[in-house]
Amino acid sequence: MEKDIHITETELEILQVLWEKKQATVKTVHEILNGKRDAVYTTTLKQMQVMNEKGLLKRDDSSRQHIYYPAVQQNKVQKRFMDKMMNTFFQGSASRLVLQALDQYKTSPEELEQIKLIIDKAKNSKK
Amino acid sequence: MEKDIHITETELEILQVLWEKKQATVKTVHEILNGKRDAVYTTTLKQMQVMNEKGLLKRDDSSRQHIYYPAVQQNKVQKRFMDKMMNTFFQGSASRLVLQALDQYKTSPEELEQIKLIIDKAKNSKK
DNA sequence: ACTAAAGTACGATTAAAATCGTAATTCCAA
DNA sequence: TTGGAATTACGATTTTAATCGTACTTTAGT
Repeated sequence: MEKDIHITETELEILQVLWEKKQATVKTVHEILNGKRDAVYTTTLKQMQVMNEKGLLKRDDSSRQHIYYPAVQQNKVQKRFMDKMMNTFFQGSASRLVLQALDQYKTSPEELEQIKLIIDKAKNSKK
Repeated sequence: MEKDIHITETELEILQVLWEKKQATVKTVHEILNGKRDAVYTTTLKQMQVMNEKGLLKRDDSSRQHIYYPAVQQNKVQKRFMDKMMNTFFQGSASRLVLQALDQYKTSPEELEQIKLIIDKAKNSKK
């Protein structure tokens, strides 16, 4: 399954689109990406083909417009990135990460409350 | 930080060492890195030279063994990576990030308490 | 059937990153 | 003072990623 396929920056952007939309044609992905970046259609196409070969995407090519799906779980990839982040910047300390996150992103009082609930839940499950 | 220098994976690893040690020779960095990866000495050397030119590192070459320093702040780089993470995986929601972090990393009750304190502090400063 | 359009396939090229070998330099110890 | 060990300099090569042009394929409309 997903051993240790290296995921590049642009691959991650494409995955991001597919995770959100569950599935999409090259055209759709390209249009969304083109809002931010600026690339030629066949570049996106090629990239998705490569990702398909690499095992990052699946596709249904039974009809004219191929339909692409993510073949890796967002969760798993997320974990990998989190791990790197944790090691590189936070010495594996969750509280440091949280401190940084709260500092860096404005968070509504409601959200802060919600986070406290999450923490309490974590504490209980620890017993 | 100076514009938008792209930082590659291995560059990040080298920075990581220098952030921690404040300064180091190529030899030192190489030895530490070689614990994990596996590369030839001159590769590390070259990499650090390139990083110096790119403005990621500074160095004191007044004596034989050049001494390298980080030229970018860990904080700033951290922020950039956090932003990407946030956008890619958490839709900019701090609580989702926290949820994930607590789920993914075992966190002691003491640390959880500490996080709650951080939150309260954030709440107050918001008023 | 024929053609235009909307796709996909795929190779070639460029760009960026990483690796490595070898030459040049500096310093120290004999 | 000389030779060798420890370094840095640097160019060449290899590897990986990204880009793009062009050819081929399929389909729908006429």
